[in-house]
Amino acid sequence: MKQENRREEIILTAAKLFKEKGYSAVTMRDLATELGIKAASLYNHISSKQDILKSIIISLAEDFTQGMSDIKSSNESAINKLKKIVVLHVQITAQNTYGMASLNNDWMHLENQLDYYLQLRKSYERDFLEIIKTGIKNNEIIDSNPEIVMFSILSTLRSLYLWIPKKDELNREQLSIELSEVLINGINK
Amino acid sequence: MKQENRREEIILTAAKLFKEKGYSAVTMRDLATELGIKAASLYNHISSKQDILKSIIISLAEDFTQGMSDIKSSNESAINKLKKIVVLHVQITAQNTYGMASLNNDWMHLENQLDYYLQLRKSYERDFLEIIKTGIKNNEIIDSNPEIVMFSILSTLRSLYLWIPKKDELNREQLSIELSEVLINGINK
DNA sequence: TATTTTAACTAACAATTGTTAGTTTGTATG
DNA sequence: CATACAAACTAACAATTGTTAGTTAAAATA
Repeated sequence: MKQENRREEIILTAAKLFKEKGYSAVTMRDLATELGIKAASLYNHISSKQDILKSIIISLAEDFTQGMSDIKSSNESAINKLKKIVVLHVQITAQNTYGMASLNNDWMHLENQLDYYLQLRKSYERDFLEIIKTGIKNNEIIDSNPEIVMFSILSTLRSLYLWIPKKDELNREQLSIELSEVLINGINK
Repeated sequence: MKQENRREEIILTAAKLFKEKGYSAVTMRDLATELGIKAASLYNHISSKQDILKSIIISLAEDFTQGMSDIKSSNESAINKLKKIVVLHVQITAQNTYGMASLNNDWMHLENQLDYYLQLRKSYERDFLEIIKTGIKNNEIIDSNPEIVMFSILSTLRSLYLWIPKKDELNREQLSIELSEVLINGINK
């Protein structure tokens, strides 16, 4: 049977290089060299450079969609839903920091899957915003501009891929808790 | 005399394209087409593609350095210094959202100026962290992990370039105020 | 008016790009 | 042992890349 491990290894290595230099700046020869083989050999395992990018991004985007779906249907307060969103991001990002870099920075180089990706993202943000608006209506969340609140939280969560690798002394649970604290309760004494 | 406007126009257009696709994915022919000329004609005004990137990023980085220097030497509370940092980011970003995209995403493609850029960024973050630590010592800021606080605020501010163009109904002052509110006081009621 | 300068052009370059074709080698499987 | 297959290889391709050289037309300057 075909060794699916090798494909995974290629995609993981690609994600690592994409994080460092971005999708467009990484050549198939760069990738092959990093793996100790020749560029042409990559094509025994993947069908194109595009295919690698798609494999990295789409599965991550679907993980977020699934996570948001679970959170939406959980009968929790708005604040607790936000805390669950923080956990979701920390968890997925800690598991694949390289891939998250591509998701954040290289999504525009998706070709066939671009529309699908944008649809997932839009839907995710709509759900996120709905949670915040509900929280404001319920008097759980301070009366504020919901878009600014979402933008602020989401920007932080989307940057986690840059930060988690530098701070592995912090475990995921602890990070989620401290992050929720700062994002939700603020820093003013 | 040489028309410096044309150079500015080229750099501005380049920044716009870099924001959309990233530095590496934009060709000199793309840039020329956008300006309605041929690629070779660009070289009457700029010396290389690198030179364009450098011009975009370094001046912005120096603006931040200057801004931070002013804030550092202002005799304000830590919280007020943070508010001034928010204003600084909103102001610079609103003035040049395209350039801020390059600053955030394409800095690694600086070659000769990479070390200089990294030095400016490191110094900026050191000053930022110092303000937070002082605020915690002064009992102005909740006792928390200073790096998480900085990471959270800075991630949001660094993403402003994505968000400001979509929300021009919000003026800069108003945005700074609402953002400070959310970032500093939190959202929990 | 004569001259210089600006800013465009055409043509071309050497290098690099993603990818394909065809081949070889080692390792399981029958 | 014979066969099949996975996974590497070499060689090459057509297209695209940033950039240079040399030219031209219009505008500014003397």
